[in-house]
Amino acid sequence: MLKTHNAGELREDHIGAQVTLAGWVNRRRSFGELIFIDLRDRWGVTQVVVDSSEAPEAHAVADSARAEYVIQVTGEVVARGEEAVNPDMPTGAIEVKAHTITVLNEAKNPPFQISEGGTEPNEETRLTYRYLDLRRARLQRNVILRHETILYIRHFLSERGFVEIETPILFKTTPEGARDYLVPSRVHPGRFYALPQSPQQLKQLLMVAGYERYFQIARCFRDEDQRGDRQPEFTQLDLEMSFVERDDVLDLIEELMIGIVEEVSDKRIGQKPFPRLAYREAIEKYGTDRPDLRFGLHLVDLSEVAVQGDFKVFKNAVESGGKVRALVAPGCAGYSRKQISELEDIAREEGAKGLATIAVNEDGSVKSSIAKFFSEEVLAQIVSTAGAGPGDLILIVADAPAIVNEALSTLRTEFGQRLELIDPDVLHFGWVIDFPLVEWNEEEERWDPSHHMFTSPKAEEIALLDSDPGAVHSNQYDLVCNGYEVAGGSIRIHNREVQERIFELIGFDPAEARERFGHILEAFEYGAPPHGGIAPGIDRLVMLLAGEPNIREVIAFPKNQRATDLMAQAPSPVDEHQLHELHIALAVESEE
RNA sequence: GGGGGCGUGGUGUAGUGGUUAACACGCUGGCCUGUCAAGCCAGAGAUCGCGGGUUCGAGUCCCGUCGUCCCCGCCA
Repeated sequence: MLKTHNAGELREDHIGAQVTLAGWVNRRRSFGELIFIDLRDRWGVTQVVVDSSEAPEAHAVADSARAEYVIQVTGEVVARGEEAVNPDMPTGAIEVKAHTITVLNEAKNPPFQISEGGTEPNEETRLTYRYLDLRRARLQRNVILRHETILYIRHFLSERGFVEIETPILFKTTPEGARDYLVPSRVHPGRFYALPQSPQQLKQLLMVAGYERYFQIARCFRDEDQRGDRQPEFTQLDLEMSFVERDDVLDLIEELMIGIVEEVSDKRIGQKPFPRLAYREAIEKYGTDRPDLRFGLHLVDLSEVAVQGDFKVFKNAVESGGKVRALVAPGCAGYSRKQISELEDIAREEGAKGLATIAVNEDGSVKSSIAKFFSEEVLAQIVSTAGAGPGDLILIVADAPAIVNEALSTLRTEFGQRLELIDPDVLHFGWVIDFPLVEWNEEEERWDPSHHMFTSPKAEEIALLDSDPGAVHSNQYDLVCNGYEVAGGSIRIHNREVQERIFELIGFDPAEARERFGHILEAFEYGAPPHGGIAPGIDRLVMLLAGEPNIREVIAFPKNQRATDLMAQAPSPVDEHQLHELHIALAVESEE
């Protein structure tokens, strides 16, 4: 080893020891004949001091050293003078008096400062020089937090009898879901592998194979457009168990999540045990199936009372199957016209045609552009149904339920932030359960699974599959946290007949189902145990644990919004020769 | 596929159609033996993303284009 100690471990106990450290020049402070170097490695920073009168050669090297030079320092650990102690540094009680300094490698001046205190470069620069960004404290912390999270998961599950099993990256295209990443086969001209969107089928087959408890830190690939919480490749804790019921999975994951948060992060759990919300309840209270549970501001339904006036917008909405729903913003009655118009813009962006407001004055009277359509009595009833009090502002949206919920859910989040109701140190988990099995797809005029096609319907509702599929609930469960979906899972179908019935319901003809999923249908005939599982998204989870705004901050080498790697410049053109071997002719002109 | 924000020395920003594009950090050199975001002095460093247009005059206005970020669609 080129070092005897790391730069984070030296303390007063080491005083008098001869040590060799190696790392990067974090900062250099020169007084001419006396030079301080903050030597940084992965474990911390230690101050090195060089005195020209005591170590002239080392001093000359220190004089020429620059930020990010890789150096090796040998010297004695000494106590700092009383005034020189730095209480902000873990190693601040000591310093290393250097007698030898060696430059192991020089460094160009980096495009942005690695040590803390510099200006924050924009993301394009950070991604282009990702290896330098990864050297900075923020990403070092996040990458290590990610490691600790995954390590915790492996220990936790292994102790409980889970087996980690790898599944193929080169697999088969699936007809539903996201766009696949395809890999051409050289051996089979014209055929393609697909990268897995998740190991869903394989983990179910592992249950058929009798492993009973499987997990994998699995890379998944989906060729869809990016978001702050979506990358083309991402990592899931993929997990499956046999002979379980819903609550077995929920209890296990709840214990795991609490353990991770409490052992690995500096965040606090919002509520234990995690609250459970029926899907319907989540939509009613929050307007979304992934609510931020850190604050209240529940939505309220005003449909019944709102039609008792002459306001056509409300009446028409309800008559055509829509809803009139509201959000009460406490203490916001004084909002100006301009502020209200901003809120209206937010509602419009979510598809609402407008936003009605009722401000409740301190004396209990109301101020509202729609007051003229209602009698005083009805108006008072609206206020009381909404649960608004003096000083509050009621925001009302009337439209189709989906639009109303989306608009109010967005406004709810907006007010959570505006009114500072959100504690950034809290992770408020919750379960959403009792999802509908299928949703009607207007465009394609068919039923789509709301989770995926292997999710089992509630046993007591199977009879409804033929008569009223939309009324059937599934054994699906989602784990939400702070407005993000961090895990989704279900108790699966383990019976061929039921699986074929679902395929039929979502519009696969039997021949197609056999072509695509023959292996799994057949497997169900060879003693498939009842089973279920879940897949927490590691990137999102670590993002929340780290308090970061997007998952790129917890992925070592992420891709940008356009799915390119700015550092390596991937994707890139390939040789004609490579294409030829793969039996591929390009339909676009090559860029080069 | 669509909407929006941003693009100015290495980095981050300011810059109201009008002189030599300003500031901070960083960088280079000098001074300095107790700093730790060291300090002081001096200096270098920008074809204002690119192309076109309007104008006597464009970093600034207009059009296009490229890059990047956010959002909608999409993501079983």
